[in-house]
Amino acid sequence: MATQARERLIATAEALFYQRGIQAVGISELIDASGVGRASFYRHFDSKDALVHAVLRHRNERALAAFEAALAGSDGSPLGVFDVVAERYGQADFRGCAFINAMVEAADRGSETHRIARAHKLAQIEIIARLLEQAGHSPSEELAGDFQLLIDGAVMGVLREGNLEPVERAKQIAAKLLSL
Amino acid sequence: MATQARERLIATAEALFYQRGIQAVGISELIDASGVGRASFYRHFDSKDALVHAVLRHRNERALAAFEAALAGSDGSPLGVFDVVAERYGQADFRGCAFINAMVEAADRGSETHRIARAHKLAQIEIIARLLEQAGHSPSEELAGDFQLLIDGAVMGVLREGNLEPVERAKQIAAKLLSL
DNA sequence: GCCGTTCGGAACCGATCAGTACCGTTTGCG
DNA sequence: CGCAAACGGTACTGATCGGTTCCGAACGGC
Repeated sequence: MATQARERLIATAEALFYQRGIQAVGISELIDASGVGRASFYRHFDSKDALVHAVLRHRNERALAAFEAALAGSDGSPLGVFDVVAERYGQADFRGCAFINAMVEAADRGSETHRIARAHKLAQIEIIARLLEQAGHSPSEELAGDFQLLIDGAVMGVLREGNLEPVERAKQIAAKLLSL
Repeated sequence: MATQARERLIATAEALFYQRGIQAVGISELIDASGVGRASFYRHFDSKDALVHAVLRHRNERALAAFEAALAGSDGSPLGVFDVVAERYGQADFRGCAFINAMVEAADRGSETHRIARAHKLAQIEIIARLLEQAGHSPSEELAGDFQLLIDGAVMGVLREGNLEPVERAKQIAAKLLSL
C-alpha cells in the first residue's frame, strides 16, 4: 500500500481543482472522489490550503518538465513554444492556465498560492530565455518576458473564444518581434 | 427612499467581489456591508447568481464608458490605450481584470457570467478597432485583437509582478506592430 | 507471528452557506 | 389622513463547509 493516499489525493485534487476551481471543490467531495479516508487526508495535509500548495507545486514540476520535453522534441525554434502551448490549450478539458486561475482565486497577493504561481511563470520565462539564447538572440530576458506576455494573453483569448486562434495570433506577433 | 437598496447592493457587491472574489463573498457579509435587509436583497435579486450578473453588466457599462472617456481625453493615438489601462492598473486596489477574474471563477464556459465577460472584451476590441481606423490603420479588426491580447497579457503580468512594467512592455510591442 | 504504521469509514463539531418567512417601520402618493 | 409599496432586522431552514476524533482492518519489517 506504501503511501498511495497522498499521491491519490494530489492527483484527484489536481484534476478537480483545475476543472471546477479550487474554492468550488470541497474536502468531502475530494475524499469521495479519491477513495481516501477523511482522516487520511488530514494525516497528510494540515489543511486544505496545504493541499492546494502541494498540488500547485506538483503541477509546477510536471508542467515545466512537459514544457521542456515538448520543446526538446521540436525543431528548436523559439516560435515552437507557441506550438507547444497550442497543443496543451487544444485539449477538450482546457480551462485556462492553472496557475493564473489559482492566482486569481487566491485574491491575496501575498499568499503562498500567489508565490508558487509567480515562481512557475518566472521559471517558464527562464526556459524560454534559454531557448532564445540557443537561437542566437541576446539579451533574451526581455524577449522571453514578451513571449510570456503573449502566451498569457493568448490563454485568456482561448478561454474566452473557445478556439486556438489567439495562440496563432500570439505566434505571429512573436515572429515579428524576432525579425526586428 | 426611492429604490436605493438595489443600487447600494450592486455598488457594495462590485467592490467586495472585485477585492476578494465572487465566491469568497457571502450574502450575509454583503448585506451587512451594504446596510440592506436580507429580505430586501431577495426582493431585488432572485439569487446570488442574478446579483453577480447584474454587477458584471453594471461594471461593463461603467468600464466601457470610462475607457472611451479616457481615450477621448488623450491625443487619439492608438497607443494611448496602454496609458489608459496603466492608470487603471496602477490603482492601489488593483486585482486584475474583473471580467477575466469572473470568467476564471465561473469555470463553466457556457455560463451567463462567461457570456457577459466575453461580450465586454469584444466591445472593448470594437472601441480599439474604431480608434485604429481613426488613426488610419485598416483593416483594424485583427490589429485590435492583437491589442486586446497584449492588454490581457499585461494584466496578468501586473497582477503577478505588482508593477506596471508589463503594460509598458505591451505598449512597446504594440508600437512595433503599428510600425510594420 | 507479532507490532507499529497506514489505511478507509463514519460520527461528529461549530461555522457558514444560499435562500425563505415574518416582523414592524418608514416612505411617497392620492 | 390612509393606504400600499419598499424598507431594515431577525429568526429560521437544510445543506455544506473545513476540521477533529475514534474505530477496526490491512499491511510490512523484524
